[in-house]
Amino acid sequence: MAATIIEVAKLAGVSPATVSRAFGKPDLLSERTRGAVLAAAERLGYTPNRAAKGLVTGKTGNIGILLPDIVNPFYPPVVKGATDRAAAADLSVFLATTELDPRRELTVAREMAKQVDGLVLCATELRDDEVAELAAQCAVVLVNGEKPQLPSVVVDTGPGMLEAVEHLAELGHSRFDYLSGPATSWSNERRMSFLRRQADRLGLRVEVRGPFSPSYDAGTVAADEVLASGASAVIAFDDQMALGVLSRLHELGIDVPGQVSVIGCDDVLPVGMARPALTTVKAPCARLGRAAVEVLLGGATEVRQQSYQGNLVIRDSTGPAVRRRPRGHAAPRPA
Amino acid sequence: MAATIIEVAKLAGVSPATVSRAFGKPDLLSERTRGAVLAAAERLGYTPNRAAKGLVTGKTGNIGILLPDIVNPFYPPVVKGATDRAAAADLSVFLATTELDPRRELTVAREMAKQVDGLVLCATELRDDEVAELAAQCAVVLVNGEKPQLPSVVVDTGPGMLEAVEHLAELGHSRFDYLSGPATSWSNERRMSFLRRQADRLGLRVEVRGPFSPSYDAGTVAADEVLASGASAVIAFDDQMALGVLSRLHELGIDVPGQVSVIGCDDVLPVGMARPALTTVKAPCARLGRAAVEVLLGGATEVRQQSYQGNLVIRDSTGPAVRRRPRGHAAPRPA
DNA sequence: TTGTATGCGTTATCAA
DNA sequence: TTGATAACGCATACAA
Repeated sequence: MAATIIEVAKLAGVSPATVSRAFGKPDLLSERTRGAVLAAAERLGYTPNRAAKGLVTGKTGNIGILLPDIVNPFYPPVVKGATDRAAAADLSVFLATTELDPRRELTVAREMAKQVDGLVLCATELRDDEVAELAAQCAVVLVNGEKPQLPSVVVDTGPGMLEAVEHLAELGHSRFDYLSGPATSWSNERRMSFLRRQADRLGLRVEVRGPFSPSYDAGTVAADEVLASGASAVIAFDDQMALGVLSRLHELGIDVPGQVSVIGCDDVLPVGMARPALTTVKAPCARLGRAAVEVLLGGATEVRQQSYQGNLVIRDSTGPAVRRRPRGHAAPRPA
Repeated sequence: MAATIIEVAKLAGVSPATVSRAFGKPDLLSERTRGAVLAAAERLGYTPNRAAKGLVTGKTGNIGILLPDIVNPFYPPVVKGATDRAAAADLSVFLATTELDPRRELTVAREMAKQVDGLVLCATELRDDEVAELAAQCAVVLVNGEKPQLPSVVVDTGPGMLEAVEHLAELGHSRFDYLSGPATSWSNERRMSFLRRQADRLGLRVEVRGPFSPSYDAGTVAADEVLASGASAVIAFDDQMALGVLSRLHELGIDVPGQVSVIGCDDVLPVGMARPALTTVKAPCARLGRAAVEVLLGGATEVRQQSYQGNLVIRDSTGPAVRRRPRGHAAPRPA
């Protein structure tokens, strides 16, 4: 159906090799022949077949992006950043999701690795050796992850988390809960350790609850735990969870931020529309995707890790601390 | 780097053709040789090269999905539906976005068409002849679109819109505004004509404003127009716009639904968290994606159009009508 | 049931 | 500056 290099060659009165050069190495051709070839190609609607080209060159012109769940609002901006950058470099992009199943992730990743020049692994749950196996087949870059010998692009939650804890301290909170994301999550791990360090430094007490799945529903469940714990503030792994918390607290008639302060993470949903508008730590998602592809383009050998800083966006879900007592306890708790 | 059919053949002591058959047509082989081949392949970490296979079979094992903007929350569920179904059929999926640029859409679509067996075109702005050109190269299915001779999968906004208008009528509204989406949008066109018909039938008056881009920001602008028009209710093209409207009205101190009722479309964001919770017409996005891929798998020749029905989800942003006067007018308007 | 030979569309090597 | 030819990794028609 589609025209091949041969038909174009025939029409232009040149050899197939010349047609190939007209597209691949135009400077090697005289202006005249190049013009003739391009005209013939145009008439036939010819464009090079990438698969065939890839077979001989060893480069596919494709990259792959593998992520846990495209419905998680964190990822669409990442994908956008990646596809935009890829398109600019004339790369096609494969997208696949792991559906949070590590076994499936390996299968899919292996399959992809054979068809692409580079692979973007987001929040991977693969083991070091599994990722190494993939890296032997094609360039690999990690997004929000870290593996020996491999380049990665991450959001640096440090500064944002610091701001968040300082914000709570200024509001007079002496302790808060952290709602943990998936246990296997590198981001969660980092966030947690940062939070602990900063809380220590500022003399606050943190308690970690969870792990929870990063979802609205998990947030509604977590809210009850927070209430029972008696914490006057809570930081959630992501905005979806934070929204769930808000929803449950509202349902229970708990005033936010009057009785409990809530902080989310990512600022990727229109959380300003929440009731109340959600204070959150913004993540530069689109940059992540763009940078990841750039690492792939650059051969992935220079910088080991690139990080992009998030920052606290203060809205209406955080306010001055009040002394509360845990739910279900009759006696007030000593401070 | 990666093992080929030849090396496996050597190791297994068979011909390359036999190795090929072990993967493609296992029943043609004796159990013994098949086992030997598979074992050898396993040892070498061999899996068939899809590009090479595609070159000879004419089937790539890939499908492509082309959509305006992955950050528009309508699309991630569609993509999820599509990738899930594709994965089940052992297809890889290319993703590309048009960034709402019709010229770019054609380029990208052409590029994709060469590398895939089937193409899912979402809300395409391509002309009939351009899509026909693509359809000559590979199977094509439209999502939320309609072209001569081509299969399509759409959300049937009819019933939902009917419910919405009935809902407004019951609440005593005698007129409402519709905030139009992009002028080129097939969905918008359908929605608008349905709304007009139902409004006529129920004796309400509609006024169409816009077109607007399907975004939060556009909604904030549109809100002022609605206010100036004096309508007591407004239906927005999508939830993002509706949230923008809500935000602007809140900023202006206009009570929703006390003074103005607001209805969105899609129910894809956690709009229940909006202030107030948004009444909206739910769209079955994930089904759309799944069905689209299924059409591609089925050869795309049976049913011309498949539609999935949305329905109204009533929350808190709609309420009884009050008589208002347009902003900036001194005199009350006659009913 | 298995092996041999050919071709898919392209680029790269070498010669002209 | 251009052409002929050999791969690239695989599936298939045909032969055995």
